Order: sequence, then structure tokens, then C-alpha cells
Amino acid sequence: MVCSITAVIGRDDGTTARERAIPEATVARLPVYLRALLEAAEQQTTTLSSDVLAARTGVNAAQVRKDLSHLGSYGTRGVGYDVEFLVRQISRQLGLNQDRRVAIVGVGNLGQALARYHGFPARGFRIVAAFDADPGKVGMPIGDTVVRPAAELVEVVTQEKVGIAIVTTPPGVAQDVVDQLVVAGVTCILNFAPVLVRVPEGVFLRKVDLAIELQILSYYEQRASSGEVGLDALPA
Amino acid sequence: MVCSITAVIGRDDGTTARERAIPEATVARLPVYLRALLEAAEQQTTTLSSDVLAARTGVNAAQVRKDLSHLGSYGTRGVGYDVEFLVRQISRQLGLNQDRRVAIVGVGNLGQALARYHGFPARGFRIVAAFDADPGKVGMPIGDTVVRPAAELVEVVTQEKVGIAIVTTPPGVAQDVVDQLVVAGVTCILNFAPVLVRVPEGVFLRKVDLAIELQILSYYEQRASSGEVGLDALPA
DNA sequence: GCATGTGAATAGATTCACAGCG
DNA sequence: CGCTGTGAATCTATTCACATGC
Repeated sequence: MVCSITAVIGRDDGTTARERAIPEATVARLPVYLRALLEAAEQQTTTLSSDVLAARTGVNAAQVRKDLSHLGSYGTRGVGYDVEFLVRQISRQLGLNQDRRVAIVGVGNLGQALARYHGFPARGFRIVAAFDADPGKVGMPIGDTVVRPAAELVEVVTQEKVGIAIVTTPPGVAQDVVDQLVVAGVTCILNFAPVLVRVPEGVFLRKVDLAIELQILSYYEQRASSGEVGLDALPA
Repeated sequence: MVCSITAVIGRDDGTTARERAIPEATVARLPVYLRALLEAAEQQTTTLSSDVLAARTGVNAAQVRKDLSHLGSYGTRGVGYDVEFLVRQISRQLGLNQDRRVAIVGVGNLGQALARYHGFPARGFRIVAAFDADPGKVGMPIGDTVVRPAAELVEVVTQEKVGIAIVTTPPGVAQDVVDQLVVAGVTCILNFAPVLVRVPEGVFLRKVDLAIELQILSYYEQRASSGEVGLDALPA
């Protein structure tokens, strides 16, 4: 779980830098900062202090500074952070300066909704492959491509050099699908199937489980309605 | 952020118990245990040890025991946990023994996909109200109800005694919608809109941000492909 | 003997508080 | 003087290790 990787990474501008791994919690907040910075840029704001950025992201100001310090010393004391510069740095860290090739496996309600989500192409995530076990769905247009039969998964994913896969299959087949994705060279997976899936070392997996989210809310609703004790608000 | 609530809560069986607030991280795992327990029950397994439960949920065995100990001493030393009994206890803690009345605001791609998700009614989450600003969507059937105009939100949500709301609107209107939901008495909100929303104390908010999930994956994909340094696997 | 329940140890993340620089 | 960058303090969560009890 500890990543003390040190890697030498080439930058756009030709320079290189020794980069340390960034804590997972920080990585998860970088997109949040990025969004706020892009909004600020749209409004011609050139500079933001950690206080303002904190207010706009719901994060503590010290946290903002500590997070950003992981990218390097990119702020100016007495002034703040240069919006454009920081946008570039965060984008580079997140690998958003190059297009990411994404596959969707399972083109049901959720898979289709995700495929149609405009936020993805807008941020450089290109859906270059889609699969479904249902022959009735094969051929259906999705993103830049059409749905293909599940049997072709390994072949197409390998060919298309997919790096990121979104799994929206029924739970029963999710592990099998994930195993095939790994064989096909996928290193990052976002799993929506409500089941535990395992991946080998070196493959990064995140999961989003909607039923679990609602059950968590249910706990707090019960507290709120039956307890009626001052329940403190929780992180935004 | 600290919840040291102590509340006296009436149970189904008529008993009462002084119950302490459960750590948030534990609450988030209870549905995971519940799922594994229900699967075990289906296969007529009557008893599970923390080791087995750990293996089936991807959680450390000590963690399982500590989590379950927050519910009370429901295990038997030398034996394990009674599956059916534990299912009941967790369900009760999560408030799953009573139906939860849910509203969906924003019936776009994602809202529709969620509304059609079978996992919700199966777990007692009843969609009793749905709203959209688009007049073309008004009247469309969703769950047990039909889509109503956004203008009726406060009225209908109040009337229907909605406790949980799912927000799948565009980001621009999400804060406004959330404010109205709070006015209408909603205490728990699941926000899919890609924007920071604020809620007053006493209202519980969770967020799911798909664009952010992908950007996080992008970071790790970049690491995996450009660094090629042994990146340790991360929590399943 | 075997698996729970839990104090102690560890790890990780957040917040505080302030030195240091522009 | 204001705001960053960061060590120290704190809080939360996880894991270890073992006494406890069926």
C-alpha cells in the first residue's frame, strides 16, 4: 500500500524531474482543484490563494497547500498560485495532456448513460471500445465506436491499446471480464458491478457501488429521523 | 466530524439499547458485509468466521471483527458469526428493515439509468418522486411514479416524506436543487452533479463524481505506462 | 482448540501554527 | 504584510497480537 516510487518523467517542455509518488488522498483531490482552477481561468482570474481555492473546493486551506506542494513549489508567497500554470501542472500530473483510450464493458442502462456522458470526451477520455454479451446490442453506436460481442474483448482491447476500462456488467461476470481486461493489458479499471473483484499487483482498481452508497445514506437517514440527536454534518 | 452521539433506539423486537455512533469507515463497510452474508445465506451457510468473511469481502479479518464489534458482541468464540442473525443486525443498523422513500432530481441519462437500477427496489429503496426541468420529460414514468416539473419539488418532496434524494442535474443548478431539498426536509443526499454543493449541519451528503473517478485512474495509468516502476497494487 | 473481541502499535490523513520568503 | 510551505500535533483508520471465553 505504500508507494515510494521515484521515477524520472519527461515533460512537455522537455525538462525532466524526479517525481515522488503522490498520496492517494491527494491524487483524489487534484481533479477537484483542477475543476475550480478551470472555472477561475474562464473568469479571467490569473491568480488564486490557497484560501480562495479552499473555499471553492470545500477543502481546508492547509490541505490545499500541502497537496499542491506535492507537485512542487508552484506558489508565490504573498500572492498565491498562478491559475494557468497550476492547471498545466495538475493536468500533466493527472496525465490529462494526452488522450486516454477507454473501453466500456456492459452496455446496459448505466453503461449507456456513462457512454453518453459529455464530461468524458471533454476531458480527453475517448471511448474506443464497447462490449456486451447481448447479441441484440452488438452494432449499437457508442462514443467513437460500436458495441462488439463480449467474445472479442481481449482481441479488440489489445488492438485498441485501451488503458482504462469501465465495467458495468452484471455482478456474476465481472470478475471474468476483469481477468480478461488484465490479460489484454488494461492497467486501470473502474468497476460499477456490485461485487468484489480482485486484480493482480500493478493493476489499479476503483469501485463505485450505487447500492452501497444508498445503504450508507440509509444509515444516516435512520439516525437523523429516529435519533434526533444533533448529528454533526459530514465532509462535503 | 466527530460523532459521539448516544441515542436510545427502539428495536423491532421491542427491546431498546444504548447505541453509539459507528465510525464512518465502518458504516461504509457494513453493506459490503451484508452482501456477503446474504450470499452465504443463499447457500445455506449458517455460520461464518471473520476469516472467511474477510476473504469474501476483501477486508482484513481484524477489521471485520472490529467493525462487527461496533454492533455488539454478536459472534461466538471458537465458532464465528451466525449468518442470519448478523444479517438482521446489520440490516437494522442500516435502517433497511423499513422502506426508504427516495426522490431523483434530474432525469437525464444517468438519472434514468439509476431509476431503472434493480438493486434499489430490491433493497427497499422506493423512488416516490422524480423531477426534471425539461417539460418534455414531465409525465414520463419512473419507478413507482412519473416525472414532475422542477417547480413542484418542494411541495411534492415534503408531501411524499422523501428522506433520501439523488441529484443528477447539470452542475449549474445542483446547489439550488439541494437547497430546495433541504427546505423540503430531506436529510440525506447523493450528489452526482460535478460541482461542490454545501449543506447545512444535520444534512448528510455523499458525492459520486464520474469525471473525477476517471481522472484519478488517468493518474495511475500514466504511472503504469510511463514510469514502469513497480507500482504496488492498491486497495481493492 | 479455535475464533472472537480488544488494547496497543502502526500507518495515514488532516489540521494547526508559524517560520520564511516575495 | 500576506501567503506559501512545512514541521509538529492531532485525529482517524488499520493492523497486530493475544487474552478471553465458548
